[in-house]
Amino acid sequence: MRLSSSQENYLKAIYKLEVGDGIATNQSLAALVEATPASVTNMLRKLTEAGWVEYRAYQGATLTPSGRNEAVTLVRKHRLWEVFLVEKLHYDWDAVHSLAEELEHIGGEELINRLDAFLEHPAYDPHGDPIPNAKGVVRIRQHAIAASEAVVGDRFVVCGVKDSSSLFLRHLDKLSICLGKAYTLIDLLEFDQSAVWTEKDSALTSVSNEVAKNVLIQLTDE
Amino acid sequence: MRLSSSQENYLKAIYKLEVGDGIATNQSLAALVEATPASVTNMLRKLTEAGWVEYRAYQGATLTPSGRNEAVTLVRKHRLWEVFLVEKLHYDWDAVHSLAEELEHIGGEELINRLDAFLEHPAYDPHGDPIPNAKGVVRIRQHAIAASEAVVGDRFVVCGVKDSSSLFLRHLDKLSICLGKAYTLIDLLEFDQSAVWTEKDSALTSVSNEVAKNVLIQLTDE
DNA sequence: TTTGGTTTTTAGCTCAGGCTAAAAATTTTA
DNA sequence: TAAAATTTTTAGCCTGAGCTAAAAACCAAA
Repeated sequence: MRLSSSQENYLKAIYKLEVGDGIATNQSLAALVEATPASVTNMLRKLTEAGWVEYRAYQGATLTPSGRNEAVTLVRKHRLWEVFLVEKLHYDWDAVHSLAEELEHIGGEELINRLDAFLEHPAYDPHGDPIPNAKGVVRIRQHAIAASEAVVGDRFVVCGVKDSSSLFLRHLDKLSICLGKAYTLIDLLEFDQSAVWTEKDSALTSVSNEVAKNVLIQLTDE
Repeated sequence: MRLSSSQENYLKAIYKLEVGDGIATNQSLAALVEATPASVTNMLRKLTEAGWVEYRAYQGATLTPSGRNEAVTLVRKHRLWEVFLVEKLHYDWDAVHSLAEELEHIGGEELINRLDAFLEHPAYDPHGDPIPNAKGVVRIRQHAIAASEAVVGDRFVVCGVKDSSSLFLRHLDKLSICLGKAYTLIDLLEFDQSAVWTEKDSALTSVSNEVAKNVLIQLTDE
């Protein structure tokens, strides 16, 4: 039994919530799939009958093993298409989400494995999020912390973002912050928690706390 | 007003019929979009109201200029994705149709123009069919004739197929016939109209009339 | 030109996946 | 712990895109 695009979006949404907060409530799902809570109830009933979701009234939803499998594959498809769009078609990193959202519903395992091979098995997508492998194993990003956790003197490399909205990503572009860049935190201003970063002792970048909280970094040796 | 996948399929079907026989009857459309004639009537009414199709009851359908435009873009998308699947993902030429059928509904002009550039503006798809350019201009394949038209002594290059069903394409694979190969027609057997081709005086290939009728060739200088 | 066959249309139904409004269940707060 | 607030579910409706069966229109041949 093949899933519809809509059903796939529900599975992905439940997966996201499970990975994050823990519990997929009716309302949080409604927000993610952009539908009303009533529609969510409806769909959850169907997905439960079909064996993708575990769900009892008023209790929230969890994925069955096959549901989780499906969701991880979708994440894999989404992120591989994002790599394709950025690396091969030269899209900006803030412009690929919605296209990948469409592309991820196309075809099956074969297509995505061929795409994976064509892209030479990338480990991360353009926002630094890890790409699950063909077996559905998600490699965990090692030692990543929010940039807001760093203390003065820390050296680090930008390795991801928490917020991957177009708005935030374009803001990072304006600050010339991108994945892979190395910085040293040279000052933390008490007044507004904003930080001053320097890129190998050259240009200074002033980073608000709000931004720092949404940038993921890996600390590097002194 | 954005077209649904289903509506796009109708436009493509009408376009195909217009390019071929000339008239898109209710029944021929039904066959192409795999629906009943009743459903076709229904959809044609909607597409007419929306200005994509010209249509009066019992008279068959024709595309308006914007409908034709849309249809040509779809053909362009379809064929470019086929090139991508064969050249980059190494799919066999008989396996790409249905995937391209899904992919052609994704995204808009920008995506397809970027894909076109990435593929270096291919002129033909893997079956030898010409790819319309970004302005919707379809370059006509020059001097292509069916292989069944050739006479003994003719030298030619295979440049396309009339039937691009998986079954026929795999049959060509078995005969090692592929686009770009050069042959000489060395015999035509009166008994069953089958032909004998030779590839630069080496291997002989025996080609039934049924096959020759569906292979397109360009005659080359003696 | 009337009759029979084909094609198209109409009428009314189904299913997926939404929606709103109201009822029921749960949770929070006084 | 009872009342208030919130969340979830139910009930009933809508739209898109299909379907079948029957009616209407068209075509062709006697």
